Amino acid sequence: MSIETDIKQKKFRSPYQRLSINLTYTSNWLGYKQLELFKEHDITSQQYNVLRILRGQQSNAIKVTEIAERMLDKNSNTSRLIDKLLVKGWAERTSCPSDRRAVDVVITPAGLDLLSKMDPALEEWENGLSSVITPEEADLMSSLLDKMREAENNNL
Amino acid sequence: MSIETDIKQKKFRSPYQRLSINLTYTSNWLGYKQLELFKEHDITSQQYNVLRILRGQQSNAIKVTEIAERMLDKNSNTSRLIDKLLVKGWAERTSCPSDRRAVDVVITPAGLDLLSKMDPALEEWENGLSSVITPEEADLMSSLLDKMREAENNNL
DNA sequence: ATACATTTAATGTAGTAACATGTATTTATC
DNA sequence: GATAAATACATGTTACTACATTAAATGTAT
Repeated sequence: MSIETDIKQKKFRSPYQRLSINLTYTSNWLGYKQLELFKEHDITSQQYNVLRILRGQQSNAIKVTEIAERMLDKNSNTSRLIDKLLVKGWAERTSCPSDRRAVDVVITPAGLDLLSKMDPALEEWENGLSSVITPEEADLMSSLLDKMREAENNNL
Repeated sequence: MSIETDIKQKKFRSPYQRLSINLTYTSNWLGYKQLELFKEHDITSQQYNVLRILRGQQSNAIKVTEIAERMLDKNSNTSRLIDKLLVKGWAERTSCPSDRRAVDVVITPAGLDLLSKMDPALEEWENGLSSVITPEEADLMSSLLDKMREAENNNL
């Protein structure tokens, strides 16, 4: 269904406004889809995001600031997200020896286990996109999204 | 900058996972960009979304449920969003004569005025995308986003 | 060495969102 | 026409986010 039908707006002032609105709408739509899976595992989308980043680090520790940057998030929120992961036993936090202001965060085996339990459902959903989008189109979209973030007048 | 560089993740399990993550990331990125403009006008992104829908209705009233559907939002939150618009004088709420459970919402002249003040900046930002994306590419992206929302296994 | 600025993370506060529930009204079934 | 189910909206609760501030550690200039 086209974005025009979904939000019942017939006209847009430009292809760029339509894209901008469609991007936000589709991202929200995806968020709601994922929410259902996340709820089953008693984790939020943001908490999952942190865990995924931690897994990408393998056993290497990562600092709160670094996590926040990759998430486009504020340090303060990331701190509290990690609190939740700690309580649930999915992550560990140790003071960084070389810089005692910093905090080293690593994923625990329990955290890795959780992610591996969630992987199949997410992978299946992602691959379900192949019924409507070719791998080439997916790559094309990714590169166009990358381009969007490079527009000249980045500032509103 | 590619999504790989931005989130410092080198490998994805498929073009579809990369697209999925890139979509969320870019939408968040866009949200932060827009946040700055919204703050200047003492309005939130969600409140703006409602106002934009109301303007699209011209002088025709619209029900809370209908607004919530177009926003992919919950009724309860939309109720409170409209509360905020009321307080600021940007919208009006009247009991619907034909169905007294329902509430008719319309935008006020002040609301229209606010939107018209915000339009130029948003339009300028949107058109700034033309430095990196052609109108044809923007339309292509929109239609691919539409397709994404139609994938077979919609449910996780 | 000392003063001052910067960096890193955490916390207090207010606003916002998700979810469940409550209330009033309408629609459907008997 | 009475009762049950569905609909439209509002509200209470809990958790999350943005922002400002704080606290501690580090960097830098004199």
